[in-house]
Amino acid sequence: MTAHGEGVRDDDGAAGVPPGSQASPQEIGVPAARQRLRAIPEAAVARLAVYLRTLSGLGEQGVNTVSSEELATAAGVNSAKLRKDLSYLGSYGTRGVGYDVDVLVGQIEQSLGLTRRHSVAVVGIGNLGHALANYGGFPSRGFPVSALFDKDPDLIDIPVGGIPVSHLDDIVRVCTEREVTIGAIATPADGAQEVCDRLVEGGVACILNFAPVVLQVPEEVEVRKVDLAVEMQILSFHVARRTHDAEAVGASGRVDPDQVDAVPLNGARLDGEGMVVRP
Amino acid sequence: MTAHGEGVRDDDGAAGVPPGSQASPQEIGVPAARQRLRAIPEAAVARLAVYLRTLSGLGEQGVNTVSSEELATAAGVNSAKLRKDLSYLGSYGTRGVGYDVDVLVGQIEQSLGLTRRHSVAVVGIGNLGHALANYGGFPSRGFPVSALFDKDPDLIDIPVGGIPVSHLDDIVRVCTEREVTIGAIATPADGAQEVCDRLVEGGVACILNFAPVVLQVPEEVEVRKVDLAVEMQILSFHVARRTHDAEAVGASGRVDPDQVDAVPLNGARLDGEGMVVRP
DNA sequence: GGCTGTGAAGACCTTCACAGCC
DNA sequence: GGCTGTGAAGGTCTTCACAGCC
Repeated sequence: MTAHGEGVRDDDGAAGVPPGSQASPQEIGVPAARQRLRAIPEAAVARLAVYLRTLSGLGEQGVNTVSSEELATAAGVNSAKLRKDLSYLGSYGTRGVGYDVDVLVGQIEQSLGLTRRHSVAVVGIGNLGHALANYGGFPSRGFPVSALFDKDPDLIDIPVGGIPVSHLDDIVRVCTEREVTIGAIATPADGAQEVCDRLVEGGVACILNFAPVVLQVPEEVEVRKVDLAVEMQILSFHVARRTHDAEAVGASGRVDPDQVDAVPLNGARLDGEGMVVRP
Repeated sequence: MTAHGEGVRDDDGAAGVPPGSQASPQEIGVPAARQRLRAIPEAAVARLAVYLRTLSGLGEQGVNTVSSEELATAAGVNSAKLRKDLSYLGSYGTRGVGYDVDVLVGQIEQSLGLTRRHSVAVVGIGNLGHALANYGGFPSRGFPVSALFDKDPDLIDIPVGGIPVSHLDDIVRVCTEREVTIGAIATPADGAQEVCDRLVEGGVACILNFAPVVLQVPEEVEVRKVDLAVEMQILSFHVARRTHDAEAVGASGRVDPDQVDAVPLNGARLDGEGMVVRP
């Protein structure tokens, strides 16, 4: 989302913190923890997850203390941004010294809500669904995949990554039973909205959508979209920009500037197929 | 993504357009096309790709003309933003009428550099690599996957999606020969940097990185990162925020505000394994 | 001396609201 | 009347730069 963007969100302004709450640091009766939680900017949240991984790596290497400069370099951001991000959590550094790795890991985990387990359901057991079901990073850190769904009868009851696949018709029941909080949609585009509706009906509040569609959801449901075609096209844009730059440098003013206006490659359309392709 | 989405980018300020170039609309000798290309904000580029898909869908349904309101709804943004985004391309709408679907498709394709083919290499042929190699959305729209790599001897020369897998050692040669412009890294974290270095050596200018590492690249290389663990953690944050809100509404001030401070779930670390897991 | 935490400044993005055109 | 294109206003995020603490 990378930044990168990142990603394509649509907060619709609701994310804005009321001016008052930031001006008066701590009203009586309203705990600082909650204030803090709401105050962390979206962009910072994404980076905190990256810092967390970097810190975990450092911790395993036996590093106890890290400066903002070191951590920033390792995480690929600049140090001012890192310090600002960490300041949203509170003041857990020591001036002249740096941050204690374990303390910081604990604080970030708490802020991201990682002190709670989040059962994950994966819908669409194609290649991508397999990749998600087997992804080692999830279960090892509080994201156990606890339900799988597909509509293909041949897949039902076959275990993938240790969990048997259920039918799409059972989404509501199974998600409710297993208290699924996060749903990953890895189906083709045409089934995605219906799958999404069932997940929501089954009590799933957060959805990670790999299908190339814009999902319609009630406003209390959070959707994040991972769209590979979009990522490729963004990269394509940068190739084009670079090419222009190179031309400009190589022979400034000489090269036909409008060569880009050449006829389109072909009339094929991209939208269609979604991610799930079974060999 | 999403204002969230954003994805995690790291332009490091270099993307900032020098104040002068925007003030003076069109210097002599510098064609408008290039000015436009550089001027499109990153955030708008990501959305243009979404509009493109939406428009393609409309085109297939036989729709010839669309208003900003209609297209915005279908793409999940508000109409002012959409019009602003489209205005970066030039003025291709008709007041009182709307936009011609085909014209708009053509203009967006041109701006995103989709009038040129981009050969794609996929490195790491695990579940995710398979998903990428078979992804229908790529070849159908100017992103032919033309090279696959893995280090597992058992996979070498086996065709996946019609293309035989090559060894990591051949990345430089094969990418050069096949003029690969985009590389997708779907390896575990520990091999990713080396793979990246070889891709760059093989002339690849844009990299889509699925491995949970921050890649070091020369500044002329563009990297976009897709990090599933980070996406999950961002969703986790929103679950936590929602839970807090619900408590605040349900029994304002009564519920123990620091229940979040409970001990961390376990000491497991997330970083490690990367995406590629073979059953 | 070294490093954190943070106001203030600046860049960037979104939204508003309306002039201009069909 | 309807809709686009766009200055201007308003937010949000990033960067700067330095006070404050060890």
